Amino acid sequence: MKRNAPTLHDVAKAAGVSTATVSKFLNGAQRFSPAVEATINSVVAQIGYRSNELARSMITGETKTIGVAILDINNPHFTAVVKGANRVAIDAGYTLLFVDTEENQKRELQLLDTLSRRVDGLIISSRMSETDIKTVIDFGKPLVFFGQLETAKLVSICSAGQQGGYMLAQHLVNQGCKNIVYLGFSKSRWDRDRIAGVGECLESHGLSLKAYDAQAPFASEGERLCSLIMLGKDHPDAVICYNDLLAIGFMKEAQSLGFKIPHDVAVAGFDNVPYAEYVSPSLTSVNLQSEGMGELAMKKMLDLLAGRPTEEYTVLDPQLVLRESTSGRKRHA
Amino acid sequence: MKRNAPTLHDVAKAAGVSTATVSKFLNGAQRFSPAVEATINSVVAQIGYRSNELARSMITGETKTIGVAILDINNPHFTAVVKGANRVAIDAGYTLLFVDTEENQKRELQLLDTLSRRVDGLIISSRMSETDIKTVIDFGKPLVFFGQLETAKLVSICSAGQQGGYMLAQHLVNQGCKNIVYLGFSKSRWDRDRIAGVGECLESHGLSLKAYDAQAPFASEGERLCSLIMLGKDHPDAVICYNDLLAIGFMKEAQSLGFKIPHDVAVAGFDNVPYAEYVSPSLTSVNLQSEGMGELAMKKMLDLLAGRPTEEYTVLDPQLVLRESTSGRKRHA
DNA sequence: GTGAAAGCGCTAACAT
DNA sequence: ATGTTAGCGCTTTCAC
Repeated sequence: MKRNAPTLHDVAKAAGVSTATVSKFLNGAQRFSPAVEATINSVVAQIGYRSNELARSMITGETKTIGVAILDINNPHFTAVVKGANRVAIDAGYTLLFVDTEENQKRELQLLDTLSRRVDGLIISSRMSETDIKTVIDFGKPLVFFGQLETAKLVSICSAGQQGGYMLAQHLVNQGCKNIVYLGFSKSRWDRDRIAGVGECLESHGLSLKAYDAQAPFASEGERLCSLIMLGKDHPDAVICYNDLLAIGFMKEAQSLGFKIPHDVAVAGFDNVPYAEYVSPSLTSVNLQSEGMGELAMKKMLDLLAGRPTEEYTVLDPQLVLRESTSGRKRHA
Repeated sequence: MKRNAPTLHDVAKAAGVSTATVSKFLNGAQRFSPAVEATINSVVAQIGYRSNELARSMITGETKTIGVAILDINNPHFTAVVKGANRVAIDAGYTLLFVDTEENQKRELQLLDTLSRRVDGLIISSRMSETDIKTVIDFGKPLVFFGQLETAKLVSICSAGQQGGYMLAQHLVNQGCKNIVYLGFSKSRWDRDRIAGVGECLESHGLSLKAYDAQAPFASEGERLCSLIMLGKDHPDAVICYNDLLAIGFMKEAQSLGFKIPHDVAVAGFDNVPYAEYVSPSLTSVNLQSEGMGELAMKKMLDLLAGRPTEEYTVLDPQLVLRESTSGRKRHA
C-alpha cells in the first residue's frame, strides 16, 4: 500500500524520457521506438504507476463516466432501469455511477450537483420541480430525463402510461368489472397519465372512477389503504394500482380480510416487476419496459455525447401482461 | 447552458480581489472584511460560479465520495445494503457512488480500478479471487469488504451464516422434518457457511443432508431445480435455499407441481427480502441484516477515513424470521 | 486581512 | 520519434 502514488513524472524520470512521451504512449496517442516503449512498460509495472484520473479528466474534460440518479434503489422498477443503462454503458466503454436520491430529497439538487461534476452526462429520474430541473440543466452537462416536462426542453423518455391505463381498464371492463378504483401515487410524475388513461376508458363505457392516493409507492402503503378501499359500502370489483408494489401489498391485505382475488376483486399494477410473477395470485401488470427505458436513456446519452442527433422525446409502448389477479384463468405462458 | 463554466479566476477578477482570497473565503478557511465577503458572494451568485471539484480534489486528495461495488443491483439484499450505507454516508457529508459488477465480471477489476480513482474509499461485495482482491488492496484506498478472506487481512463484515443455517435446520427439525435438502449457490462466498451450519445441526440429530447447486441466486433457478428436487423418489420434507430468491422460485414451481407448502414440503431462505412477506405462503427466512451490514460497512469506512481504530472483522447476528412456509401456523406479527 | 506565486499530475500544442 | 513548454482550476505557503 503506497502512500504517495507514483506520478507520470516518476515514470518519465525512471525511464529516461519526457513526461510527454510517457503520456502519449500510455494513452495510445502515438507509437514510439520499441526500446522506449519497453522501458516505459517495465517501469510502469515496476513502480506500479497508475494514472491520476482526476488530473487527466481536468484537462480532457472527459470522465468516461455517466451519472444516473434514481429515486429509490429498493424499487425493482428502478433497478431494472439501471441494469439496462449499465449494459449499454459498459459496451460503450463507459462506467455508470448511481446515486439514490430518496434518502435525502432536500439535498437532491446538491447531490446532482456533486454528481454532475464527476461525470460526462446525467441520466435522471426525479420528482423535482421544473424550476429545479432548470438548475440541473444549467449544470451544463448532457442530460437525459425520464418523463416529459412542460416547460423545459430536453431529451426525455417515457412510457405511454395513458395507453397503459386505458389497456388495463379495457381489459377489466372486458372481464365484467363495473366498479373500478384507482389507487394512485400523485407525487409521481407518471400518476397523472395512468389515471387519465383509466378514466378515459371508463368514461367511454359510461363508468365512473374513484381514486385513492398513496403516500409512497410501497407495498406497505397498499396494505394500509386496503381496508379503507375494501371495507366501505359496495367495495370495488377491481383495483388498478399506480405500481406493482402497491398492488402486491394491497393483494396481501385483501386476502387477509377474506377477499378472493380475482373473484371478489381483481387487482393490477404497473411496471411488471419480477415479483409480480411470484405472488399469489400472480399479478397482472403493464410492462413499461423498465430495462428498455434504461437502455434507451443510455443510448440517447451516447448520442448526445457523440454529437449525434437523437430524438428529443421518445415514448415506449406498454404491454399488458395478463396474470391470475385479473383473469382467474391459467396465466399465459 | 453555459459553455465554459466560470472559474475562481473570473470571480476574483469580477470581485477585484485575488484568487487566494476567494478560495479561502469560499472554503470557510478564513474570514475577510464584510465588504469583501459581500462582494464575493454577490459575484458568485451573479455569474453562477461553481467550484470545479475535479481540480479541488486533485489538490486536496479528497473527493468526499465513497465507492460501493455490488454484485447485482436487482437483488433486494444488495439494494438494502446500499440503502443502509447511503444513509450513513449522507449524514457524514459523503456521497455514495455505486457500480454494479454483475454485468461484466471479466471487467470487474477494471471497473473497481476506475471507481477507486474517483473516490476516497471502497466498499466491496464481490466473488473475486483472493489474488484479485490483493490487486484491489494495492489500489491503495481504504477498503471495507463483505465476507471473510483467508489470506488477505482487511476490514470486513459478515453475517453469521453458519449460525443462521444451524437455526434454520434446528427449527425445521423441531417441526418434525427429517429429510432436509439444501439448495445452494456454491459460487457465493457465503454458501459454505450456510450449508455448514445446516449440516452441523442435522448431524447432531443423526440426520444427513443432500445438497443441490444453483447456477445463479435467482428465482428462475429455484423454479428450474424444483422438479429435480421434488420429483425423485422420496422427496424432501424441507428445502433450505441459499437465499430467498431461490426459495420464492422454488415455492412457486413446487405449488405448480401440486405440492402443498409447508404440509408437503417446508421451504426457507436467507436474507429476509421484503418480498418474502408477500408471497404465498409467506417465506420463513434468516434475517441477515442487509441494511445493517451496509450501515456498518459505511461506519467502518468513516473510521478508516478519519484514522480512527475500527474492529477488523465484525460479525452480525442473524435472526430467524418465522413465516408460513415452515410453520403452517399464523405467522408472527 | 489580502495577494503573489508555486505547484497538484496531467495533456496538448508546438518545437526539434 | 521525442522533448519543451504552457497551462487546466484550484489550494496553499509565505509574504506584505
